[in-house]
Amino acid sequence: MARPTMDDVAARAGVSRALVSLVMRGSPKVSDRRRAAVLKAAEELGYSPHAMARSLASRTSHVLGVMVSDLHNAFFAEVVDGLDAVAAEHGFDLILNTGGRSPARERRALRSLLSFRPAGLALLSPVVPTADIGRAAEQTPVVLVARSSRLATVDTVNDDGERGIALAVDHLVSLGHKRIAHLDGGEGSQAAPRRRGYLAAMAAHGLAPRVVGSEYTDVGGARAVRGLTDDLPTAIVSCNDFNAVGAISALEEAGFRVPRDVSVVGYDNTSLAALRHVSLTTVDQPRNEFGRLAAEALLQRVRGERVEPVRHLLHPSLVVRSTTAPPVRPA
Amino acid sequence: MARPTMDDVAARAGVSRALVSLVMRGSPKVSDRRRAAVLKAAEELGYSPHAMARSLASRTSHVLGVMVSDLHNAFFAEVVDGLDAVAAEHGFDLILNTGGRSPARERRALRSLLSFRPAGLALLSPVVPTADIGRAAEQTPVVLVARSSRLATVDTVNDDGERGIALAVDHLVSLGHKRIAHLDGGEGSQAAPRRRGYLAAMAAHGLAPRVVGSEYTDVGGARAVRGLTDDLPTAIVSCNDFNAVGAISALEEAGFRVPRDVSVVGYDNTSLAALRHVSLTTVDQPRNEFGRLAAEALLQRVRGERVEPVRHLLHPSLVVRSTTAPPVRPA
DNA sequence: TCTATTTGTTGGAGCGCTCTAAGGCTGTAG
DNA sequence: CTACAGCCTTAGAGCGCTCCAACAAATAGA
Repeated sequence: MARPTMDDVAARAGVSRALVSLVMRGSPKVSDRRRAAVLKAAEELGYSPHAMARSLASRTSHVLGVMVSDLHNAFFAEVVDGLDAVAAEHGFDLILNTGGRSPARERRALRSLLSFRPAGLALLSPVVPTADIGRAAEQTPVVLVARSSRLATVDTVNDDGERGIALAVDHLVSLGHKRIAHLDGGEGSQAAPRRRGYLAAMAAHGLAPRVVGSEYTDVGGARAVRGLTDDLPTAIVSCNDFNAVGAISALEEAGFRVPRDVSVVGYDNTSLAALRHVSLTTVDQPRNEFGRLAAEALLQRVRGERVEPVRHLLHPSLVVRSTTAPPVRPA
Repeated sequence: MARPTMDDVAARAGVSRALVSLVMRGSPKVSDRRRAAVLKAAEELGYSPHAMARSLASRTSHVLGVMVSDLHNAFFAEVVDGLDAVAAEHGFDLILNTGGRSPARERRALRSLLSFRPAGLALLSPVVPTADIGRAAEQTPVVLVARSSRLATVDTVNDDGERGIALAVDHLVSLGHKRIAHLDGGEGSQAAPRRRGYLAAMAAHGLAPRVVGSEYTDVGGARAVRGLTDDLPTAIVSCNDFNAVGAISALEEAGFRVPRDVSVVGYDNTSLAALRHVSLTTVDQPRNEFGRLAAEALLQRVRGERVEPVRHLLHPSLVVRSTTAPPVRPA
C-alpha cells in the first residue's frame, strides 16, 4: 500500500518533479514529448496525485463541507444530491457529516468540517445558534439551506412557503371552492410561513379562514379531520404530504370520497404523493435545486465573484393530481 | 481568513511547536502547566488543527470514502446515516460522492475518493466491474454494501433476500394460505435471491409456486395484478413495497378487498409501508445496520484487527401490519 | 555524592505536493 | 559568431503538521 509519489514518476520519466506537477495540473507549457513520457510513467506506476498534499501546498481546497441535520430525511438527501452534482461538475468533493439536530453535536461536526479547511460550507437546516454560524463564516464561505439568517456574511436558500400555500389555495378557489380549511403544522420547521400564506391567500379571495391545529404526520392529519366532520369544508390544504394522506384516509373511513366530497392538497411532493394509489395534488419544493443553488453560491464566493450575501427564495410549484376537483356539495 | 498555525500558538504560549502538537493530540506526557498554557493560547487565537496537514505528516487518515450510487434513493441515505454514526464515534470523517449508476462516472468518483488516501472505502451498490474494485482494494480497505463479490480482499454487507421472502411465505402459510403468488422484480438488484427464496419456501411447504413477471414500481405491481384476476391467488408476495402498493390499488379498483379477499406482503419496510393509510405487512431490511457494519468492517481492517474478508448476511425481519389475514375464499 | 532512570521538552527532518525564480535550450536576427 | 528572445525545465523553499532523536531537568538508587 506504499503508493508512488511524484518523485517516483519523475524518476521513471526522466524529468523533474516540478514537470510532473505541471503535467498533473494540465498546464499548457509542457512539450508534448515530455507530457507523454510523464503520463506513461504515471500510468505504469498507477500514480494518482495526493489530494491532501496538493491542497496543503497550494493553499487552496477543492472540498466543500456539508453538515446535514438528518440524512434519514429524504428532503436532505436530495439536497445533498444537488450539491454533489454541482460540486462534481466543478471538480469539488464533498465532505459530509451529520449534526443530529443537537447543538452540541452540530458544533462538533462544524469543528470537524472546518479542520479540513474546506473551500466552503453548506449547512442544511442547522440548529446551532447564529453566533456559531457567524464564527464559521469568518473562516470560509457559508450557505444556509432551509434556515434563514440576517447574517451579512452568509448566503441562504429557502423555499417560499407562503407562496406555495397560496398556490394551493388559488387552485382550489379556481375550482370553485370557498370553504377551505388548513391543517396546520404547529411547531414544525416551515409551518409558520405556510400558515401565514394560507391566511393571506384566503383574505385575498375574501374567504373566511379556518385553521385546524395538526402536525406533520399522517396520524395528525387523520386526527384533525375527525374533529372536522360535523362541519366539513369542501377542501383541505394540509401542511405536508403525510398529513394530507392521513386526512384522506380518515375521510374515507368516515364514508367521504376524495375528491368528490372533499378536495385535499398536500405539500412537499414527496415520492409518496406520486404513487398512483395516492396521486396527491401537492406543492413541489425543488429540493435538488436547493442543493444546486447552495453549491453555486459557495463557488461564486470561492471564485471571488461575489461578496454581498445572496438570499434565494425558491418558487414552489403546484403539482395537480387526482385529489382535487370542483366541489359537488354546496360551497 | 488567514488562520493561525501551530507556530502561532507555540509562540504565544512560549513553548515549541512540538509541544503544541503533543497537546493537540492529547498526549499524556505534557505537564499540566504547559498544557494549560497551550490550550489557553489556542483558545485565544481561535486555533484548530489542520486536518490535511496532520494527515499528510502522520501518514494516516481519519477519513472514510463513501461512494453512493444514488443518494436520491432513501435506502442509501439510511446506509450513509449508519456509516456516519459509527465513523463519528471513532473520530472519522466521511468524504462522499455519487456514481450515478454509470461505470464511467463511478470510476471517476473512485479515483477522486482514492486521491484523498482514505483509511477505507465503502461502496454502496456499485456498478463498476470487479476489476476496478480489486484495484481500489489494493490501495485501501474496501467494503461493499448491497453487492456481493468473491474478491478475497474486500468485505461485504448484504441482506439475506432468500430468507426475507421465506419469512413472508411462512407467515402467509401459517395464516392458512396455499395459493400464494410472487410478483417478481425482474432484473432489479435483489430480485434474484427473492425469487429463489420464494420458490424454495413454497417447495418446503409442498405448495405450487406461481411467479408473475413484474418490476420494482407501483405501476408494475398494478399491471401484474391485472393479469391475475381471472385466477386470483389468496395471497401475494411482492418484490418490494412500491410493487405491493401498486398491486393493492389495482385489487381495490377491481373490487377486491385487502386483506379480506387477498393478502399482500411487501419488501423493504419503507416509510411508505408504515403509513396508516397503507399499513403494509412487509419485510424489513436493517439499512442503518448495513452502514454501521460496513463502517465497523473498515475500522477493523484499519486497526489491523482482521485480514480475512468478512461477509455479513443480515437477517431481515417480518413486520406484520394490516394487509395480511387468514383467507376467506376457498384456499 | 554520583550515576542511572524517568519525565518533559525541543530542534529538525520530512510527509507529497505547488510555485517562484532562475537556468538551459532553441532559433532567429544582427 | 554573438545576442536576445522566447519556450521548457528545474532547483529549492515552504505549506502545517508529526515524529524521532537528543537533551535538560527532576527523581531514584546505591
